[in-house]
Amino acid sequence: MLDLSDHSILSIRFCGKDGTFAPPSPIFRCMTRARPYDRNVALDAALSLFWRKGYHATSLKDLEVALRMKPGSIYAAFDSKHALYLSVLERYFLRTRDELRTLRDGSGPVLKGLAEHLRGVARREAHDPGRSACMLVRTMLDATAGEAELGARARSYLDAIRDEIEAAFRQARADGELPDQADTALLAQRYQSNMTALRIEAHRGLGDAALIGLAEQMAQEIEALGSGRLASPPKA
Amino acid sequence: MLDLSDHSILSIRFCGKDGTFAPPSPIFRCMTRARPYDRNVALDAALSLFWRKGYHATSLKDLEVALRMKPGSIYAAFDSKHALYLSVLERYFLRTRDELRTLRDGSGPVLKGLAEHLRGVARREAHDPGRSACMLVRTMLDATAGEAELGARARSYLDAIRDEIEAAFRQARADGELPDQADTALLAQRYQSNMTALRIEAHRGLGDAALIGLAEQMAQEIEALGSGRLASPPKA
DNA sequence: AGCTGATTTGAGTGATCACTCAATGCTTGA
DNA sequence: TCAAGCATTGAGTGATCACTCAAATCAGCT
Repeated sequence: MLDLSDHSILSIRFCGKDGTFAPPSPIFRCMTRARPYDRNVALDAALSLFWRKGYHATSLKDLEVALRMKPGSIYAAFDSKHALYLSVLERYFLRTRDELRTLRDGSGPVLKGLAEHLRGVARREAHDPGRSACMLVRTMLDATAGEAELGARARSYLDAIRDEIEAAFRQARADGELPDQADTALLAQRYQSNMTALRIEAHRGLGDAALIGLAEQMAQEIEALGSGRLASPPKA
Repeated sequence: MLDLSDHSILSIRFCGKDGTFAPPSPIFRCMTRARPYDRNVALDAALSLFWRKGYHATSLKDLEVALRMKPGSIYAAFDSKHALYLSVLERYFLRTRDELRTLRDGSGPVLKGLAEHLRGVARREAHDPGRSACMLVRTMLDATAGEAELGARARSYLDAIRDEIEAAFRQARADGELPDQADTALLAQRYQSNMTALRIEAHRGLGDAALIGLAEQMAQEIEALGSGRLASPPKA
């Protein structure tokens, strides 16, 4: 009983299989069947949206616009809003972790790299009009009892990042940048706390100079570890 | 056309006008018309709920249960979910501010009080099974563009708290606990950042010992300010 | 051209959202 | 004892939620 008699306008969209929504090109090489969207592009769009609005405040309507996909396609590709968020969160985590890994794999001294990382985040956020705190922290704070899995996932990713930071401190110690008795676990925990606080201050809208100054203070505390005197925490 | 014939049980609730839900006392002094709920009790219930679940994830249904009020009563008393949240947020802010004020008004040295405050928060959170980060921070992170007022309010409360902290540092300086050149604005900002980070770590579920250790580290940094050497931040 | 099967579509699903209001019930003053 | 007046009630409002599925679309093959 579907009556199409009054459908005078049908929507027309062109989708290149690389995910760009360009008008159709005559050169269409198709193997099995190309997807008219690119999974990575879609995930990046979802990441940006979820990061900005949070899980609860982001509706399927928002996602449809951001991903340029209809609900059916979204569900075919990502199963559910919840599953999509988990995919996005993993993507965010992997990027953050890789960014930290380059600090260890880089050529310069690791301690200096950790300090510079703090300065770099502050500088980047200072110039970003859409400042936003760490997505893992946001997810953790936002996850309710009903979405325990989200919270647990965010926590485990945060733990993995802490481990990555500790690995960097351990390498610094092995390289002789830190005294042998340096407590790398404690240093990593404090470093991560500082980074969390720094990014929340960025989200808060702290003035550029103050933000960079805060990072500078934290960075110098890291660098001071190398000079020996503060390498181990104060005694209780 | 209301048929009550099959209502064999009617709910019975007794509400003292002080908000306690005690059985009716023969001594009911009523001036104009006693409210069967106490605004403060209701606000506390809403505070607990909103703090735990966040603004978006808390539904009117949740509030009806927590406040023991029907939707009509909630709207008569608080206008809207949004307005209720603002009232609750102010309540939270005032408590936090007052707690800080007692540090200044107390008898002991202010610097020691600030350090003890960090230790106290860590100890309190360590024993609280329902650990939760600062509600102002949560609100700020949760507020979307569509609820700009919520975010702005949270930010201004955070600013007010920073001012309160700075006032404490200024008093410490006036009392001779800090050197004259101590930068109280910078100290306050860092103190608040540390507190934010500490409470997020609590929310994260950091082990009790680690949480208390983190606070101890922060507290000793504050106390070290009094010994002169670290009173001003490292030079850039 | 026409068939085939993978893919996209978008109107529609029931549930739940924040919120309303006519009706009810209780307290008070007469 | 009762009328008046207001706080409380809770079923109901339209909107929006996450999500579904039959139909349309399109590339590749014959």
